[in-house]
Amino acid sequence: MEFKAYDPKQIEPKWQKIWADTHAFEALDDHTMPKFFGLIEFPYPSGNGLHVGHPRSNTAMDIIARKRRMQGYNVLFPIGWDAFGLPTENYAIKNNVHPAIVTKKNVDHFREQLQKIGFSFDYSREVDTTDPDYYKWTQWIFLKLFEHGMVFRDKTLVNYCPSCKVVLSNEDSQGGKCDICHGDVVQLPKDVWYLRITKYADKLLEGLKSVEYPENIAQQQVNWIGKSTGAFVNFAVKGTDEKLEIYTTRPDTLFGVTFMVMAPEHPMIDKYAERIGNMDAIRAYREECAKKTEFERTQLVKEKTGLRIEGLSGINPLTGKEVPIFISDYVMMGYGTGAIMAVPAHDQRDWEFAKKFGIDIIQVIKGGDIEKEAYTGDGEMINSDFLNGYTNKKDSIERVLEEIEAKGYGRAGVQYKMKDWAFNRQRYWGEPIPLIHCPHCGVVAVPYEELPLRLPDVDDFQPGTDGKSPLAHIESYVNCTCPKCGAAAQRETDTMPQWAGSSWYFLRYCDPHNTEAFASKEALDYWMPVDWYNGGMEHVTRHLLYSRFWHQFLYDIGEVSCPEPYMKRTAQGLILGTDGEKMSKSRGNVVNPDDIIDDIGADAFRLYEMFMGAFDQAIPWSTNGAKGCRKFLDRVWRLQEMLVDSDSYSEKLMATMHETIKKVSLDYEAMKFNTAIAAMMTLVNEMYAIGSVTKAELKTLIQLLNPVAPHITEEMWELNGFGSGMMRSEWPQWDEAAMVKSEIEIAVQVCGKVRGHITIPADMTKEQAEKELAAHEGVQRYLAGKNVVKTIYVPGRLVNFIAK
RNA sequence: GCGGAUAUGGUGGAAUGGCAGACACCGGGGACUUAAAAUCCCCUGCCCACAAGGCGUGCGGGUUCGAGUCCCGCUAUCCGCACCA
Repeated sequence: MEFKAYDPKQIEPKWQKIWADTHAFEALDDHTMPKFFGLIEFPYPSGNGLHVGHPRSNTAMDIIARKRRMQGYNVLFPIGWDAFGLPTENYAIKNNVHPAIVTKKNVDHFREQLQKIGFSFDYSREVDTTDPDYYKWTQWIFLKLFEHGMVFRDKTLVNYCPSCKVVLSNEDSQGGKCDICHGDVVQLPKDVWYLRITKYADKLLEGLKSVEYPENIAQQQVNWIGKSTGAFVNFAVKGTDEKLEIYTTRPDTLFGVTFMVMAPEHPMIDKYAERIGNMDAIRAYREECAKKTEFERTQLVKEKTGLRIEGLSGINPLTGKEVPIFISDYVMMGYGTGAIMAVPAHDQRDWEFAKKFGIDIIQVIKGGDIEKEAYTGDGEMINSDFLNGYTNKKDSIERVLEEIEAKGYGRAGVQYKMKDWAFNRQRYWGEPIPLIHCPHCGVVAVPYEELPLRLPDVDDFQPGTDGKSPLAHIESYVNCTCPKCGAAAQRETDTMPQWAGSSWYFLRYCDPHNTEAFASKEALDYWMPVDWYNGGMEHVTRHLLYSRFWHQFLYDIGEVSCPEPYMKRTAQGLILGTDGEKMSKSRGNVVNPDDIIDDIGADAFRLYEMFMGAFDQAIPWSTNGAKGCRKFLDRVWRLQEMLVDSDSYSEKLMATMHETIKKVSLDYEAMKFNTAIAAMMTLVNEMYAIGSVTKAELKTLIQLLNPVAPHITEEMWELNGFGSGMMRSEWPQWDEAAMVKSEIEIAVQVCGKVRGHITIPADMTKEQAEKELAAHEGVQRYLAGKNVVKTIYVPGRLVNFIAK
């Protein structure tokens, strides 16, 4: 039989069409089957299209999904579009096209690119966050949050990006840089809608114990939530009825307090402005602080600044001693109570401040040299009244809390670094926030039956210079009647942040066309939770926390029946440019998958994406490496020229076949795709060495390879008449017994150094090995004139003679 | 500063405490060819003319019959957080 050369350009479109025409990858309605819900982060359809980094995650999950189908699972492997967002809106403004049109164009381009790679997505369940039928339910969930007191409005300093003209969450403005345009962020006072994610801080921490996340991902979430345990303590303010509340994690050092510090924004300063002697200087200092960028405040200025607040001093509740109060920007208004008790002997920041301002330093824990730096270690308590003599931090904290609580000076408490989620943006291209401001009733929810609250059509998407959303300028949108009292009212004109639509999309996949609910209870009960979610490390602290928060909330109000949305989370490493740098348009190192596929085919592209290195590590792209993978597929194809008509594995390959099945099966599960592929390459090399391959061997090989290279294997399956429906053919089984070899080669070591190799019966015992191998002439040479004092025999691996 | 990761040939990378460098890329040689491409075969960590041997997994110690792997102490790079009281 003559075989044509391997031609992916012919094979790949052929199978992609067959899969689409036969709806091959649509999830089945049969809810009695075991299910598998595999999820990848739905893409933001940017105008740039895909680069070779994007498909890495998809390919990995596609391999798992395809393997699961062959293992008899009902697989849900969906795709959708996270399509709201600034880049689209900015493009729309610049080119004067409606963002919906831009979005549609980009989505079509993305879909086409993905289809060319041959992912087994269920395209019948596509979701699009900008579709009113979708964002109807985003708004619905928001209203549920509102109804349950999880939404509140506050006037605070917010992170504002002057370039994007938009308020950013803390998460979106890390390091004082805008996450979208990377410009400097400034702090502005503004009315902001918040979601009370902090109420779920403990649940978010607790939930991590019931899911399978890798250590580094779980740890990042733990750090982000930033729970600390400590105490709130009230210091009386001398000459007033006021208590100044502070938060500390070290109440055991209360006897070492020599001063207190308030954040520049602390409200008590204004309240007592009249009794503060140096209010002018304080005002000047506050202005100075406000002018500093976040960058200066956190990165550069480690030198402590501040000044004494004259006329205000605190009273240490335990000692009754008076301590001065300072203002300084090393204390943040946004954490704890915005004021601290300073213990310079045992906190380095307080120590630096005390040195600079000549404040007393009282040591209360023995150890270190507090002349040189603060001592933060453990030790015996001194100068601390009833705490003296305690040597264990835990015990002394317990003891002092007892005292504080008994006397009403304060209480034990916890703090989180995580802040509530700033939830509004002054932009057009987002979900309208379904709230109405009524002069009589206050903030009123848009009635559920009026959802979706559609984005009005406008011509001008430009945000106003007044910091308001473009929607604020559309009177027909803004003006409405209050659903409660019927009075003339105004709509909220801000929209939701991009994270909203992605916080629940996996739920919609379960039942994407439902018009009565975001998904039916039955569909949710069957499909949820997501069994395996793969995505990028960059979404670990934001998207992953936000979506867990929404899901936990929906669980608490009885809308979903599992407390955690994702059972297992994994993350891929970045694919870097050939220069080892992150791929970006500006660096000019972007590799386009279309070009690669055109050159070597989608299967070789997929194969290389998975073969290039450890899945969770960042790796530079190498087009030569990719070509090597094409070479491997050519070799697999040409195996057809050495085919022997036999329904069993040949004796020579028996053990290798079973070993390969085992290795590939287990490595896929562990996302060790590179070694799985290496094992298949080894197998193919052996087939070439033997010079022939049986039908059974070929069948197994292409089944193992199918999840990675689906087109070529489907074609070979058909050519060789292996039957219909390769994608649901039974995944190969391995047999441990078949791997056992009668003879094996082991290493012979003398004093731990390898001195040769010997082939022995595989079942040789230690006693036999000691006797027979020591007598072997190759071994004798190294043992000459020495006594063997000990023999270590590791069956199947080595024998080690310890000789003197 | 805190948290996490990484460090192995010219390159990407393999290796339940048990033969370091699997599998590839690059490079070299050979076969086939009028020639080239493709393909097939061989070589390819370093030192050494060869053999024998020695040296080799960022650095310094340790545990062990045996360490890339475990322990202690460093260094470098990357990622995340960061004056979090």
